[in-house]
Amino acid sequence: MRIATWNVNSLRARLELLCAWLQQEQPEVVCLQETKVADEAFPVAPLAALGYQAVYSGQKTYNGVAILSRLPLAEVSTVLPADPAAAEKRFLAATVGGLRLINVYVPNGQAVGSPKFHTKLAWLAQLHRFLATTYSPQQPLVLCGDFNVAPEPRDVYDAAKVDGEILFHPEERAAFARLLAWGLHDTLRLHHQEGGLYSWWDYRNAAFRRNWGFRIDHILVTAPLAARCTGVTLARALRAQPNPSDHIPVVATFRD
DNA sequence: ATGGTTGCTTAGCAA
Repeated sequence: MRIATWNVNSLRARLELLCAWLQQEQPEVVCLQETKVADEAFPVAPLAALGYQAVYSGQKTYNGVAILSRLPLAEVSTVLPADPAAAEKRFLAATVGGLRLINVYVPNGQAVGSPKFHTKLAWLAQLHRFLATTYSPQQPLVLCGDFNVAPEPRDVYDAAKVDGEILFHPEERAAFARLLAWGLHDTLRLHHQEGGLYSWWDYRNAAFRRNWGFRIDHILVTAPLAARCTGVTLARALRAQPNPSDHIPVVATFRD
């Protein structure tokens, strides 16, 4: 089974590119973030035509998450209990293929020290509390999405330059590390140790051409799934396509 | 670089 995560930065703006990629790759499960579409306007039909069932929790203009699946989805939840940003659609969970799947769009935080930065830290802390009080690290669970945190120096293009800035602040990294410490493994790091493996490049400053990237989109799994993870890829070619998202898909493969 | 680009919405915010 292949599980992908992709911040599409507007599902409607990215629908053509998404459908072409789904047709080519046919991952079993795809978690989307920043769909920016209200539920009543979700493009159900073109995705169904490609063989994907969809569940979604969206809103107009901002945020929004969805799960696309070629396998049946069950036990869908759109609520992170005690969500510090409860009005924003950032959380979607479902059971698929015998595992619990949680798709998150963590608040960006905007600027270090801002009110939104503190909401980001509170949101990550609440996500940790929810996991620790709801699940066991011994059960098959995937936590994936746009975390808006680069975990380590090798996950940013210039650690000295961006240390302490948004996406790579010590408090953000500590909050992310607490998630891992509960019992999650970063699937990409099970298979790749080098730097330069990025998932996001700012639209500004010709960041992609200069490879000023960050690895902020992650697929985290509990031990039973870490043992089954046979590879992780970054669909970097999609950033060079016309009309790209600023993020690329991350895809993890699990043996049965 | 208090810049730069994209998307949504239509002047300004969010990322």
